[in-house]
Amino acid sequence: MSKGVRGGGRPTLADVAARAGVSAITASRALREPVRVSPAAREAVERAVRALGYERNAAAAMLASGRSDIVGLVIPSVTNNVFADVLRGVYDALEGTGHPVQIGNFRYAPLAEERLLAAFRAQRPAGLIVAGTDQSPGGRAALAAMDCPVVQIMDVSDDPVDMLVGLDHAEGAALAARHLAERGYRAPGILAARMDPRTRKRAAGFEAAARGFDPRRRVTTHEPSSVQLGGRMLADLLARAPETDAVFCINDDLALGALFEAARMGIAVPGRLGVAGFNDLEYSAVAEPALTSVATPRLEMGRRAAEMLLARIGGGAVADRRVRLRSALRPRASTAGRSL
Amino acid sequence: MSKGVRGGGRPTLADVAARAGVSAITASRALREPVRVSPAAREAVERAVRALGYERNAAAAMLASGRSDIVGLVIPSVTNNVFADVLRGVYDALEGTGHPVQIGNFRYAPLAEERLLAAFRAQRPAGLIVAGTDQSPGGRAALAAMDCPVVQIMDVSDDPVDMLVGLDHAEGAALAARHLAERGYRAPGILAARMDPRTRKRAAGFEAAARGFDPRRRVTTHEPSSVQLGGRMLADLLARAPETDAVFCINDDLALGALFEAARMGIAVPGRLGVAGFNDLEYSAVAEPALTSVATPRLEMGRRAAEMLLARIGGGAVADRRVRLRSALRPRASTAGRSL
DNA sequence: TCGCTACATGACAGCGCTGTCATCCGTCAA
DNA sequence: TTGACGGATGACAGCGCTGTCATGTAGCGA
Repeated sequence: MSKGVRGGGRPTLADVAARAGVSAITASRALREPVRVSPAAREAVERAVRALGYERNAAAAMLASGRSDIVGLVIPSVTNNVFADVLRGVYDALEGTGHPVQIGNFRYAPLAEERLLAAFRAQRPAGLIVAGTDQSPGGRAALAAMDCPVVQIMDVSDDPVDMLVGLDHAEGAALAARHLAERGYRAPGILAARMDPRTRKRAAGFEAAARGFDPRRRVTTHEPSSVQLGGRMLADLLARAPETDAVFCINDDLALGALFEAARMGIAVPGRLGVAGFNDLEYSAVAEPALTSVATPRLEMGRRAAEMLLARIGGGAVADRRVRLRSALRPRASTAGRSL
Repeated sequence: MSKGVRGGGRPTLADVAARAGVSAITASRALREPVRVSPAAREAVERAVRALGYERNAAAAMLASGRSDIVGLVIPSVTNNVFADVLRGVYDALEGTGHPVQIGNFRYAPLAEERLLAAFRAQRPAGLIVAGTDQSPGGRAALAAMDCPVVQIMDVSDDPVDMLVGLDHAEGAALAARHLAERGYRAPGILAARMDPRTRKRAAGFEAAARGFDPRRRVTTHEPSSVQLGGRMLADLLARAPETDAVFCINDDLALGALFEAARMGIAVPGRLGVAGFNDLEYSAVAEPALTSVATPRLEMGRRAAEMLLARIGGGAVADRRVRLRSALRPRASTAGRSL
């Protein structure tokens, strides 16, 4: 068998142990559970590790213990700003804990999600964070059978598989709906793209809470959201329902596109048209006019989820297995009110 | 030892082999190198795999063979749009190949990068994609000692560690500089944030190629780029050098911020101020005014890098180990020319 | 002084797979 | 008919680590 190594092979734990004058087990313990080893042994092992440049063989550890350190993250998109922030939160919490993060990207395809979960299962991850609470039955079964703590994120649910750090999208969208009404907009419309479950909930939440909503002022598509798409959809909406005096976009990219399109068409925002978005991305506060949006705690969601995993991996109990984070309206110039 | 498994343990390759009526080795070969096994045996193994729901134990395979299937991706940021696109390209190419992607995020910290590389080394990855050609000496040594194909991306270099798919940032920025001059802008300035090596090259490339550049019109910061920052920096620039009639921003986020700020200040773009960005993000083409930018083939860079890895992992040779991708100017309304 | 507990340490085996080498069988040329 | 050959298959051992259980040692009260 090849050693798979240039230059004589990497040092093994046995080498470390020999050099430290202890047994392999003690060396192993010194690295994993230092408190269970005498200070002298611990120090000798640490010295040997440094001297030899020892690196633990994750595969061997995984095989022997039946678990890996990997934290899996299953998300529908890696290019979406929203998940980028979640991801950062996860990395923040996992930094320095020795848990590598492995990202599975299923591109909004339920089958791909099931395949991914199977792949993760084979890795015996230490924990799993999955976006959404709307897994297919197969996906849900795979999650339930997973031999590790699991946190579902992004959405709320009545029966999470294990733990949950979510957000009520309908409630957040309702905030925007009420805000538009308060500011005197009487004929609100909605732009919704990429109809995933969370998008749908936002749309439904908005429509239910909006005063004077008319389904004629609803423009939807399954295309993924983009700034460009926001512009096209606004043009559509205004062509179909010229009386529209405000528009809620199910995310800020669409809203930014709507803002640009309004400028192109010479439509005054907020005087003739109010525009509100969702997520409160970085640019929203500094757009011109500044974009009203519903802020979502994405970073915190990722961080909390990772922290809950860590607690459970460490053997602890998690007091609150279902965390519902709150979204908050950020009223800005783009919905300052009609000027007619 | 615990089996680490609920409900009776996962089936092993031995179980599959027994059910298929062959030896474990034959089963292993049937799954990894089907051509070297008789059709009958192959089919029997495949049937047994399906019947038992067998999943290969990656850890055991890794331990026995000394390699894993993991493709590592080492990038400085997971929230940056630019890397998001690269990432998507990588996933595109790796889809269905059975190579999981593991992302290491070093937050622009050289020490963290070295730690990451050490961690990857311990995983015996099948291949590695790393952003940048400017690793610290330690990082570079770690890469050279890596027992797998390595592709450096994002930047060009005279001596890549192994393979390279890069982009000449100075050249791209020079495109913008010449374009501004052609459009009649005579007093160009520059906004540069997050001074990483690629940012620096863009800035230097722009300044070298710009006609009439004056260092007084250079605003830099180490803060990470953001739309908000772009606005602040433009305000700075104009306060310090009111004669500035065009500004090159080292990325589109800064440029978008500059666009918003100009609108806020009542400065006409492009008549009084030309604005150009870099990367040509999705929103740039549909901003109002549409933003001139230098398009960079981020998706392709990720895809090509992953494809080169796959070729080498498959034992093939890679004809062109150094790929230099081209950037292209996208002239748009934001630099249509002065109106004075 | 003895025996008990608590802690530190070690021997052993085995996790599930794959590399090496040996064996087997059928086919073909001599 | 024989021997050589190549493709298919299998036995074996071991990758490096950790769980289990056994052993050794110090410290303490009785």
